[in-house]
Amino acid sequence: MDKTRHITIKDVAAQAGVSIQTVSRVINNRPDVSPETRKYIQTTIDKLGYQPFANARGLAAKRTYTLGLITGDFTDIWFSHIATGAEKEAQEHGYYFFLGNSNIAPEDESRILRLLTERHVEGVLFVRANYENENDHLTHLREFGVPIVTVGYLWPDTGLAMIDVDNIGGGRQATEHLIGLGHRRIAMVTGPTKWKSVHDRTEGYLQALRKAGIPVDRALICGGGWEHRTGYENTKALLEKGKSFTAIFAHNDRIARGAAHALFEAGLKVPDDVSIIGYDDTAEAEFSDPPLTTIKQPMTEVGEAATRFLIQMIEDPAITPKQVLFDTTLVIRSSCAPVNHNRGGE
Amino acid sequence: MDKTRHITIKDVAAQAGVSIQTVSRVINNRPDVSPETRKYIQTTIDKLGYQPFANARGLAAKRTYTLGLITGDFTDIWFSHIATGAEKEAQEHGYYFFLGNSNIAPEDESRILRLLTERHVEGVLFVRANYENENDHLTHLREFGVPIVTVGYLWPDTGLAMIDVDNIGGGRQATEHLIGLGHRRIAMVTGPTKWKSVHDRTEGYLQALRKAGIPVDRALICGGGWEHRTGYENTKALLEKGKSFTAIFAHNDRIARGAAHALFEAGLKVPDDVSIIGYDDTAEAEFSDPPLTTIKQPMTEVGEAATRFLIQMIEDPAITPKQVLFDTTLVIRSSCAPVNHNRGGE
DNA sequence: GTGAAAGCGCTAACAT
DNA sequence: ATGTTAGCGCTTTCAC
Repeated sequence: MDKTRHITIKDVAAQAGVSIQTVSRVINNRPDVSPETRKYIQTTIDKLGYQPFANARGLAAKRTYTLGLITGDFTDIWFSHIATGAEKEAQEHGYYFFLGNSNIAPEDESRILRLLTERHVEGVLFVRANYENENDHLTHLREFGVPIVTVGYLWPDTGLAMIDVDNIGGGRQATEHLIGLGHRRIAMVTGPTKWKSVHDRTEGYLQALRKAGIPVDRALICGGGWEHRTGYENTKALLEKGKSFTAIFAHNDRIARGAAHALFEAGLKVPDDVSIIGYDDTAEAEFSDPPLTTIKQPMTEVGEAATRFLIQMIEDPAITPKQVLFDTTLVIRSSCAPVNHNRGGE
Repeated sequence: MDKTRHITIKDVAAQAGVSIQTVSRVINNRPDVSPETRKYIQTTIDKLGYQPFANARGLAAKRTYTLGLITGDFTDIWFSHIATGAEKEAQEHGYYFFLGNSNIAPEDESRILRLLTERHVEGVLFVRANYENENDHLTHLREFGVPIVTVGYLWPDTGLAMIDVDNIGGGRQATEHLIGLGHRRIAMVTGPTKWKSVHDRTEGYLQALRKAGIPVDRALICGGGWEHRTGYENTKALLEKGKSFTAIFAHNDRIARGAAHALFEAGLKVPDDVSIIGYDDTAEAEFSDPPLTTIKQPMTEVGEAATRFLIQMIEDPAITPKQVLFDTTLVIRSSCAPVNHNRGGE
């Protein structure tokens, strides 16, 4: 508990034969120190290996240089990439992230509030998909006047800053790729309906269809989960109902694999009989059988940008919350092929 | 920057008409306060919504109640499960984790040191697989006298506390399952050789073979990565060299899937011709084709236990660092079947 | 350009 | 059982 005694500003001052204040000026890069004094103090600092103690600085300056990274599920690969970018960016600006798990449950909101009240985090990065019933969660946080940047979560009227990937664009990109290959009967297996990303990818799909003059067949839209099972079961159901389709847009790579599985069981070949495009470009996509064409999202960059903006909001309270959308990239592998008109239907 | 003014202990004291010290006694649950005073102060605290500011408490008490969660790769699913357990446990004991990414590069050690020097974290949870050359990293940290608990990383003579999963046991369990099914020619596709988990799973494999009196054929041991590609390429090579084997023990589920892919290309069936057992029980395993038999590791529990022990070390410096190994579980699905003696060989 | 004094919010060590 | 006095390590006045 009571570890190695740390070197304090006092030690440095005593050693350098100056006042504590002068040392403080040096570590804060204030202009009013003579070059010689500054240099000498700096040398002393280096020699002693002194590092100012953030807590004490914060107490005096009423700053903590501390951020909260809140999410509902650490194990979500999407989150972990964002966290990677966020942590990197924070470090570069002298901030650290406290980790908080909201468990997607309002009951756990207390944990986040404790971060704000006990630790005085100066900003919160809220990384989570949009559940309708979670609105209170955030508006409650906002009452504290602490800057919040959300990723993947936007509730229209909150005026929160949001950095995310352009899911509408991604959905459109996936669908247009299929359309470009000649497909017109394109099924879509979606994620859970309450997610913003799901809503948006669906919107992109509809936009692409409309733009190409292809009528929307609601019977080809199914889904409701993020797991293999979602792709597997929904595709199987589509097949059993005798729906005709030549391509599937899956809302993530796992769903795509599940769909491929169902197709395989039904004796259908990917991409010969049915093309499949996934979403996320997870590690599995490349070595799927066949390698999966998918949509890649720049999540690390999103994490960096979100953190950068959060810090900007902290350092300039007058800044207007903004919404930024990053573009997705189409990663072409071999699960999509030109439409095969020999395959029958309905 | 200068947010809502927080309520301080002074406000509570003034409001309750007592001294600051008495309020302090109440929030620290000290015995020497009369029941009535305590109750009245508590009411005042609740009314005002007062929460002590951790930084100030820490400055006075020379504590920070802050931990460092250090890893080399946030996106590793293994890490994220540990982090989930760790965060939960820390919260329950009034600690918070600062996030730090070591990037598995000694150059980034500075980030961790900054956590220690600037923020005075009281303990470090070091979650990472064992790379030989990373020893300095940790021994350097130990010089600071800060308790360290490692997960998945043990260097024999450092005397560090380590909580992990029993990889030797897991390797043995996987291999014994195969042996129990009558397999004697069991190939193994390993992860990167420098990882402790790889070394241990291999050891478990060898132990099981020896115990069953099966001679070890070094030519059946290959690998060196964690990706699908590792399973795919090594299995393909095994096949091309004409090695005979009726089962494969893959060091993780991705490798297992890669191996299955190679087998499929060669016209071999899983499990009819070759049985495959994976490791990790990732989400992919259940919906693999066929569903993958695998070894499950209780990672969340490991994260909890590691954090619990870290806090114990902080609160009782006299405690002896210990090593704890958690047991794995065999998850039987359908990628393993009794050996098929009809399949030829070498 | 530099230093002395005061204080951030809290706890420790004494008082009483 | 309660209050007073220091002081944690630093920054912010305001002197000089």
